[in-house]
Amino acid sequence: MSMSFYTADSLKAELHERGWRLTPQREIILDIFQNLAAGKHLSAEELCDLLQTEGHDISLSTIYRTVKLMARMGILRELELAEDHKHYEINQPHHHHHHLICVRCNQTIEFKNDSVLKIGDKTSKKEGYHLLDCQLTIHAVCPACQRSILPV
Amino acid sequence: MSMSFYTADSLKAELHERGWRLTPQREIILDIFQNLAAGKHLSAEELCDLLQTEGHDISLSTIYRTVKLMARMGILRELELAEDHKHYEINQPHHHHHHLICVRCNQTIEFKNDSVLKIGDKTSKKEGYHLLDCQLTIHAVCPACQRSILPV
DNA sequence: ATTTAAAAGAGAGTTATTCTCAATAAGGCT
DNA sequence: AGCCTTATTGAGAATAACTCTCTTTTAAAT
Ligand SMILES: [Mn+2]
Ligand SMILES: [Mn+2]
Ligand SMILES: [Zn+2]
Ligand SMILES: [Zn+2]
Repeated sequence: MSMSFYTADSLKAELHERGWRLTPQREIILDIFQNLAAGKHLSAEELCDLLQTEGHDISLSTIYRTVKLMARMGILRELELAEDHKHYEINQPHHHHHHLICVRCNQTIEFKNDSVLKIGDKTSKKEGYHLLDCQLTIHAVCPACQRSILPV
Repeated sequence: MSMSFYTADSLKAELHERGWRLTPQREIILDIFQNLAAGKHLSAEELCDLLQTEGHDISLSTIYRTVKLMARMGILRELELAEDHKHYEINQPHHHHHHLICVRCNQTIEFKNDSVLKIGDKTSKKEGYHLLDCQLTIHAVCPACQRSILPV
């Protein structure tokens, strides 16, 4: 979890470090995530739609490639909030938080807890791993779903 | 995270509570997970193979249905250890642990931490959620993969 | 300006997982 | 012990998220 806020220049620097390039597409996608309201999470499809409403036609292929790249760089967090597709959000230490998810309706609540990141730091350091992200995921059944008697 | 160890009878009881049935397939699959070596995680395909070597022909459909059912009941934990398929392990409070995963080679290290479950309990209780599972997942790059210069 | 290779776009391909539906069997009841 | 209801299984088809392939474009080093 290296940087906290990326400018076009700092993203460019990190990409160049690895022999990669800064493209308009990457810059635009990063910008979307940095300006996303707190608590919002985007799937690849949702990101594609949002880009289109803002007048940016970026192909789904590029979107999938970019979010994966940024997750592997530690810039985005990859979240398993739903059954069949991933969600992404920006990864910024000072907004570091966790997710409480209802396994039936997927309603998600974010919460903060300072000790979790400490545990992640300590554990990865101890094993010699380079930390990218550290997330506590709570799977549970929300009050509304507890009341309903639907299957599982 | 209700029970710690299931017998055929206690599984039957929990199923019947919801109008469901105890089948030989469910009993056998639960048995596999309860006797799995610590640190082992099974995908649906791996579980299918393992069942076959033990002389049990259970269809893939049933396997997928059963692990999902048991995860939603809180009996199994659903883990995202690899990119393209899920893994499962038994969910027992006294063996409660977490995972440090290399995002490049998927090597996984298990570790324990008592405070994490407390955070999960407190948070879900506060929101009125019924806790099923609570897992801290650390995404990182292992020492070996840090040395290699391969793409992402 | 030229060159080189990384990246984008379009669409085909892959595959884990789910769905459908006919056949089976769990468990309640008598 | 047999009957009945309906949850569950098994087989294979269907789905859809995601990846791959290949051509074209373009970032950026020289
Ligand atoms: Mn979030
Ligand atoms: Mn484990
Ligand atoms: Zn719910
Ligand atoms: Zn590795």
